[in-house]
Amino acid sequence: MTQIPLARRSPIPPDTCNLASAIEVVGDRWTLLILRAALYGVRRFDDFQAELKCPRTVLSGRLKSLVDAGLLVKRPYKAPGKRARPEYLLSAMGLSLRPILIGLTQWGDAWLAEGETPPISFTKAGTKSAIRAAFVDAEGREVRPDQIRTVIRG
Amino acid sequence: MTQIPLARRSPIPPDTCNLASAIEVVGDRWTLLILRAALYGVRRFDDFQAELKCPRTVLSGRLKSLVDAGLLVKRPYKAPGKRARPEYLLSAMGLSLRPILIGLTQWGDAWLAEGETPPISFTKAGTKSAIRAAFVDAEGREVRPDQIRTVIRG
DNA sequence: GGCTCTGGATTTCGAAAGCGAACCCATACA
DNA sequence: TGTATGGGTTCGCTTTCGAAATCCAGAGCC
Repeated sequence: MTQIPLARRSPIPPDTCNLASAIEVVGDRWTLLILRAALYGVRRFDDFQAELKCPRTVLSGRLKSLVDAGLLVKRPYKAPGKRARPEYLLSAMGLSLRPILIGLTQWGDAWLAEGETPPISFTKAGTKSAIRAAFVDAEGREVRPDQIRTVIRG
Repeated sequence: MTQIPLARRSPIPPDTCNLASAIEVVGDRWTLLILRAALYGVRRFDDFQAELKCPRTVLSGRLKSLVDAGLLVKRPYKAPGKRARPEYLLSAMGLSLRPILIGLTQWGDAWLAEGETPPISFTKAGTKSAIRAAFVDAEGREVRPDQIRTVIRG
């Protein structure tokens, strides 16, 4: 196992690190589950609630936070014969989390599913070949994990 | 904004989805911050505590959970002239979360930093060109986000 | 108009988790 | 013998969570 060299502290204190800021926004069980559902097309309060089985208070609060943070956009929709109600759509900011959640899905497939066939997989449009989360250089060619270098104060 | 088609439910219920399982393991603020520090080389209880400024009870509990889940390995280390103490090293399972946390870092750089230069960036060894989290096909070529297709049931 | 239904929340309150500070324990070293 | 140090646990208090009940506004029905 290639280990990371010992450090007493991280190179950037958490409070000035964008990873830590990102964790403040999305580093919460319910928030992540809401985003998961949203990425599959769920938009409405009661649908989220049926999907997540979380307390409505919690759902209400998390949706508000996600709207405030800019990941969701609240707008009215109107089904015919019904009054207008709000729905929660992913913004570009929210949609851009998709690769990360797909990456986490594949991490779960690899480490938590004990050899079972993953219930969801991902392919490139028009082909059947599976895709996976990885790193690429500026030209879109894969960079292996051991080739990654961290640069501080870029 | 290309939107996801409306759905009343996600295609896989959360309790059989490996993404949801992964969220149970790592979908927590302190857990993610611990993993962030660990990926930068932090290994020891008091170093984590100084880094995170979280209650020692919480840190103790999270480290235990991460060891139980298999992301960290607890083993003794011995500094010369000191008695043996435990340290917490990332396992292969924990190390393989690195792309996801780097992806989240870059998401934070893009959406939370308001045009500032990211404090940390990542390059390919031996070059100066920046790398980024993305999807690749079986041959290691990048697949653009709009080319990703979801396939249900393996 | 009055009644009911329904989706989208807020209120209430006991239980759980979070928090900070103090304390404990083993061992190296003076 | 005493002190310093790393790695925790114990002890109260406060915040958040969770489940159920309640509220609210408009559409449809009569």
